[in-house]
Amino acid sequence: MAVETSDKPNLPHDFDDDDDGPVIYKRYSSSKKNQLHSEVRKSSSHSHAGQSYRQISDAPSLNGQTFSMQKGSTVPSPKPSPVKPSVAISKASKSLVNTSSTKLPVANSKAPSLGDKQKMSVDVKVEPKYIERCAKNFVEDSEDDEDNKPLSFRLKNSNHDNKATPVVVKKSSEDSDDDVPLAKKLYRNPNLGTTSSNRDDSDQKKPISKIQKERQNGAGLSNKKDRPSPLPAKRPLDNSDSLHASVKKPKVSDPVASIKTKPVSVKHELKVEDDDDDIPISQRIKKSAMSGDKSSATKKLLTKVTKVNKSGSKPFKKQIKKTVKKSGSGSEYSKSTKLLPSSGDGQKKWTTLVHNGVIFPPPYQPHGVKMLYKGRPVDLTPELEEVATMYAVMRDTEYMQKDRFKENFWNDWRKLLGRNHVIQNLKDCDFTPIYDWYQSEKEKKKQMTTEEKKALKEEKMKLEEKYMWAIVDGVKEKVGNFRVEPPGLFRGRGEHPKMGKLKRRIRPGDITINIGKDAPIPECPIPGESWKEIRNDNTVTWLAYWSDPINPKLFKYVFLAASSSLKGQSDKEKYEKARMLKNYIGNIRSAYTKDFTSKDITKQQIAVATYLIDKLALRAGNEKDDDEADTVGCCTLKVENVTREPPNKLKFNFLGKDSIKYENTVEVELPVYNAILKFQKDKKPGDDLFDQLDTSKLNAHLKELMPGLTAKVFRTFNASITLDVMLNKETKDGEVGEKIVVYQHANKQVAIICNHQRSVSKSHTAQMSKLTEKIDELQAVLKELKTDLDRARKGKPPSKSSDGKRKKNLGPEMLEKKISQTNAKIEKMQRDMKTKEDLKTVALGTSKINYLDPRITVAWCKRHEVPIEKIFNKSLLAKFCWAMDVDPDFRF
DNA sequence: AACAGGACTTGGAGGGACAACA
DNA sequence: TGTTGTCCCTCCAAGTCCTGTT
Repeated sequence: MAVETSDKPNLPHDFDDDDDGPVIYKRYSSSKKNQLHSEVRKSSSHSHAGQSYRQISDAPSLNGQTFSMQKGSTVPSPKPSPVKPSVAISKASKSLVNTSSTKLPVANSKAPSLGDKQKMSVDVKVEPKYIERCAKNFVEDSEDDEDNKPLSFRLKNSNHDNKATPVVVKKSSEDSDDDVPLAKKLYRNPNLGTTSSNRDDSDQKKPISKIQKERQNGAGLSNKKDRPSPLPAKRPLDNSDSLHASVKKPKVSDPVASIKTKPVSVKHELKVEDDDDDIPISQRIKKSAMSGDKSSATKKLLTKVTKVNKSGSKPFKKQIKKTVKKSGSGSEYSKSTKLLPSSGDGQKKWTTLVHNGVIFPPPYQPHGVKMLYKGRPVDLTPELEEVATMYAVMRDTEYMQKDRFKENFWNDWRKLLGRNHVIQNLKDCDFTPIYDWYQSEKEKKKQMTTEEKKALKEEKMKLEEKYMWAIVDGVKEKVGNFRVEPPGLFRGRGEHPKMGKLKRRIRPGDITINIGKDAPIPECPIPGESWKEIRNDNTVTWLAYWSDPINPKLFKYVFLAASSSLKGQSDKEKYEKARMLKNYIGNIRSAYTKDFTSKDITKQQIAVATYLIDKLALRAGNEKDDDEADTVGCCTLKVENVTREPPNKLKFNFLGKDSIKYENTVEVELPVYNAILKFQKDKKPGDDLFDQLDTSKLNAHLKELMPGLTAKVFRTFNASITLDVMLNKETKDGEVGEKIVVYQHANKQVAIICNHQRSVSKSHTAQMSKLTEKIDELQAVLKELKTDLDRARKGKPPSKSSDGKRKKNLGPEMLEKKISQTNAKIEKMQRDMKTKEDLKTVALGTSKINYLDPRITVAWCKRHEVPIEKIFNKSLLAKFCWAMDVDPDFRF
């Protein structure tokens, strides 16, 4: 489907020519159908059509604010420009995809430049020359070793204490299981980075076409699949026979070379970065086909990095020696061949930008319900009542158990009350009347009829419609968060020192608007007030921002929605960077392994930190201020967070992002163990484990190993490669349902690696006991059936049922059948229970949204005829529209 | 080099809508 | 038809990392 054309690309206010349906879906909707197994889809997707867009409304809405979301429409845009296509599609892929690729709905993932909006929506044709170019750029790779698997994943094969015990976190949880960290569910092996590269040159010298053909026949995949993955003791540091050994390896600092060729060695220690032994065969083949992909994202990446290096990153050794002290912490329809600006670098992100600003929560509506002070009703001004109500409605939350919360609230509220107010302390305040009022409002809302709810929803929608969309370079895009945050009490996570503080109301005077020069300035929705500032900065993607009232150093931004091409583009770049790491990981691992014993303490710390980030998918760990919750990441680990368990185990125990507990005991290589011992020596429990290190030093080092590499790339890499490997290893022929189970299993492993946790649902225990009860009932039935079977075999009538009634006289065969049915039922329920228990603390969504390259999923769906809707919901489909036309052979 | 500021991604909780079940 | 459980979406907090200034 091509982008629709428009007569009015830049509508100041009313770009809601509603009838077309939501923009994002429109982009690829028509083709989506063909694209992914339309036959299967029929059965698959449950009523998207009938599914109304949800509306969320705040119960009695303290501030009167309600939310809604709805469909909108595409801004018809001018003619689509022909996309310079760029696909090297194998025959196999063509047969699978191309049925639809004449009308590719989304960006061709192999387009030479990323993410042009047009590309996301325009017909794509394959340009043969481009294929050639791709083939040239990327020499076929050889070999697959295990380097490209996440460390943690590799460990699987080993004899680990693989207690798949669920975890728990924050919330005090009832059962002991809960105390087992997510991370523990994965077995980890100390043999990290010790995979040998058993080169398999078989593919190296074959022409791409041949390889592709073989792949069609499953050669590439099965080859890999069938081969066991040994975990030999050491991974060679060098593979001088690499295919690329003869290829000139430009330095990163050579921009031209960097761009023109595959990214290669940056440092001599990494001699053959571009050796491919860490890439599975299939992957390597893919590489050539995927070069379009890479050529765009990677180029940008390289350009970016080159700049960095040029501008002065000295060799890391020099850099770190000195530092000992820890630091504190286009035109509408630009012709589509043009390379889109990438994120960062102060580059242009858009050419024209039109939007309507933001919507404010409605002013506070006083309810007049009086709270009590020392048992007596108190008159409050609307302003004071508003704040009192914020507090009253939090009665049922855990915050009410926290003194810090109450104290902070009181301090802020007292300022508003003034010295001479009758209310002199919080202890004597009784907010019950307000709480009760709130509950009854909530109840009223619940009791509303469907019609009433619908009407309310529509009303809200009307109000919000115009804020929901922006026009970016002539394309209508959804705005992510156009609602200004309402006032409230700050709900920091963990032991946040500022919890309970009053988050004041944001006014137009707080808000800076960013908009295209020629676009009309959004009308300020509050009469008599005006915006703080209007900017026309096209190097950023935000539409508006204001200072966070809780921490004025921070900003709150209004961005485009995840489905926008701007976001899609950077998403794609992120995954391309992670894929690039695959080519470097072998050498990176060799390099840090070497440094485990370095005499240079900084070097040694960097090596161990990188190892932990790689192996355990830890976050980088920036320094934090005192007015933030006390959480840590890798660089900020304290001595007390790591306990040594001889001979070579480390026990990690700390609070990570969002104060989520990370608890994991893991075997490490002996040199790492010894290094940790050294880092802990003569330090107090609260001292920094890595005292020579911070994230900027670590990232500076990583950048020397691979262009653009930072700590977080390891998380993306490890997550995506895990999914890719597991899917390809475990998917068997069979029912769609079974394949989905495989996917979920892989997804779960990723969630465990990333320590994505959720609190156990309130009803979990009840649900479990219900299931247990049912199983018990079935067991009783089974027992009875067995008795009856015995009797029937002896020619006796069945026993009487528990209520004394006489049962039907069934023959042994019938009874046997019943027994096996009951057994099956019991087994299924037990399985369900296990899954439920297993996943009660694991959140699968986060990794799907942020860490798993959607192309892995889409390609897998295509290969295995699984409807993509079974894996991605509507939002994810929209967010990942750029990945939808991926080649079925795509491997991460 | 250190620091501050700025921009963007990642993350879990909460609660509504809807499907499944009794 | 009412209840329960799951899924989905929004909200906004909390990270990461880059850039500019001193």
